[in-house]
Amino acid sequence: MSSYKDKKVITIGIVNEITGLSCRMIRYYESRGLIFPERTERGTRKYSFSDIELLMEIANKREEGIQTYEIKKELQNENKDREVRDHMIRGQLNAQFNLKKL
Amino acid sequence: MSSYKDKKVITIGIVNEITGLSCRMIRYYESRGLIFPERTERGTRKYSFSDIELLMEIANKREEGIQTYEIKKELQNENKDREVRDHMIRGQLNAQFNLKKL
DNA sequence: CGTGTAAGGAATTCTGACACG
DNA sequence: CGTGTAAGGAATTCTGACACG
Repeated sequence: MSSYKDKKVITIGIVNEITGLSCRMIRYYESRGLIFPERTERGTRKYSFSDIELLMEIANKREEGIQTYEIKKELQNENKDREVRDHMIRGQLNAQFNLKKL
Repeated sequence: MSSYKDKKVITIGIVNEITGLSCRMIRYYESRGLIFPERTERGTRKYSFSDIELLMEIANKREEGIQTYEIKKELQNENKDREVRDHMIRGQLNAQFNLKKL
């Protein structure tokens, strides 16, 4: 779908510039399972624009005092919601398709 | 228009990984006026996905033996073509708009 | 002209740890 | 728990130059 948005090509220094989050924080959120950067051959972390957006969301929730563990659960629920929605849309499309076949 | 595609956030090492062009070549094409990366505060070059696509085009033309100066002219013509096309489209839209006013 | 490379320095990134709270 | 920081090493990037053709 989104070819540029999800490509992991941005180093941590640039992510720090864009989000304002310290490298320490960015790496910590990774260790807590909130984000999943890729690595270059020699181990340098690479992030996508999606990761950056996610980090901004995380930063907002942290400002509200929400702990990383809670944030992780919220993110998982968001994904579940998306799956449910997609599943329903697919179900409706199939229903329409089946009606046409009648 | 394209928010991610044109954002300059990719370091030269990643561009090298993606395009296969050596850092030397990438910097040389810049010195010849074919690409225009931005810089971080301390001088590290930053490229966009558009720059990467442009570099692939340049690489193709170089393989055909076309010199950088010629490539530069071709790129400028492409931009001119685009401008002309955009101008014409705008002209047609205006013409239709004016017709409706009659 | 276009590209490789060695050179020297500066800035980046990485990990594991101590600190505070 | 979440974040800062100093530590030491490894990898990156930068520039200007010499080389070949």
